[in-house]
Amino acid sequence: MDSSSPEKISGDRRKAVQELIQGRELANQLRLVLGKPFGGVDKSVAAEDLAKKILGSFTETISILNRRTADEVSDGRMSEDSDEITSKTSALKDRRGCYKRRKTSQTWTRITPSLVDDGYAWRKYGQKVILNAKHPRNYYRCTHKFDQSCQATKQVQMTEDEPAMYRTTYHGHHTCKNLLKASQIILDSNPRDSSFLLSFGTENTSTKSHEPYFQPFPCIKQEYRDEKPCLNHIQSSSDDYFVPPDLTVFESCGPLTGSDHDHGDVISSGVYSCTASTTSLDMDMVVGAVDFCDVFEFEF
DNA sequence: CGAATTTGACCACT
DNA sequence: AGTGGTCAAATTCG
Repeated sequence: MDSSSPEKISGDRRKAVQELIQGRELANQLRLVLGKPFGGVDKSVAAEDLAKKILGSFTETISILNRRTADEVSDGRMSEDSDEITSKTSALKDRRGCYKRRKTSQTWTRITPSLVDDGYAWRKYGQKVILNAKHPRNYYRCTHKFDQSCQATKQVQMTEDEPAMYRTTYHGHHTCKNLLKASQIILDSNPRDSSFLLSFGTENTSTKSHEPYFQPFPCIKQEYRDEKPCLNHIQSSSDDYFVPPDLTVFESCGPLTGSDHDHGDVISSGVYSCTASTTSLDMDMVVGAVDFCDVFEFEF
């Protein structure tokens, strides 16, 4: 297969240019932010966020250019005019080169009895019948994938359990700024049973990330967001999280699955259950995930 | 009419 | 070669 076809090179070049333009705009924003005489925490948070995005743009550009170079080397040639006019007719259905290599990004999975809202805007981009599974798997990406280079994705699939549960697997984390603060848990078919499972881990345990990792509560589409209680607002040292007020019992319900148990009392990965209740209990819960981000302390 | 979803095709990965 | 993830044209929705 000719992986460095004109169509691919042209597409890669366009992507690389887009990434660089975006990086330049972000750098300008960063300059403006840093130019402000005051700003305190907001200023440093905004600056860090912009820096992260700029780095992301550069990383993506390098990745695109590296890919192209590797292709050219493997083909034993170095194309001069890579942006030649492409064959419009064949390009219509020819998507060679338009797919990104799958990343071995960190993932975490949540199983819920109903579709719930994690406060982010998702766009469905695919659905797939999975072998030996009764229900198809749905693929979502962040709505701000293109305007804010947010790489977060998730997959949602109904399990074959009885009653049916929804398994949501998150890939990557949000870098966009459009967290809908009215985040809520919504119950669709089974409003009395709102227990859920949350587990998290990495696909590649040999590498560690220090990126924000823990996203307590999930998502559904806007049309589901009506009949919900307001959520408690919990502040961690790095970000804001929303927790449903009804959640009163957290307990470990499975063996820890992470590989970092030997780091003192750090719990880097585990399985917890959370049961909804209408009564309020005095209870503390501490989840440590220091290897990935901050320590979260939920107090009810 | 723009945004979101559906769906078949393409491609990466094993 | 089989399977699952992503793309993008077509279609639907608001």
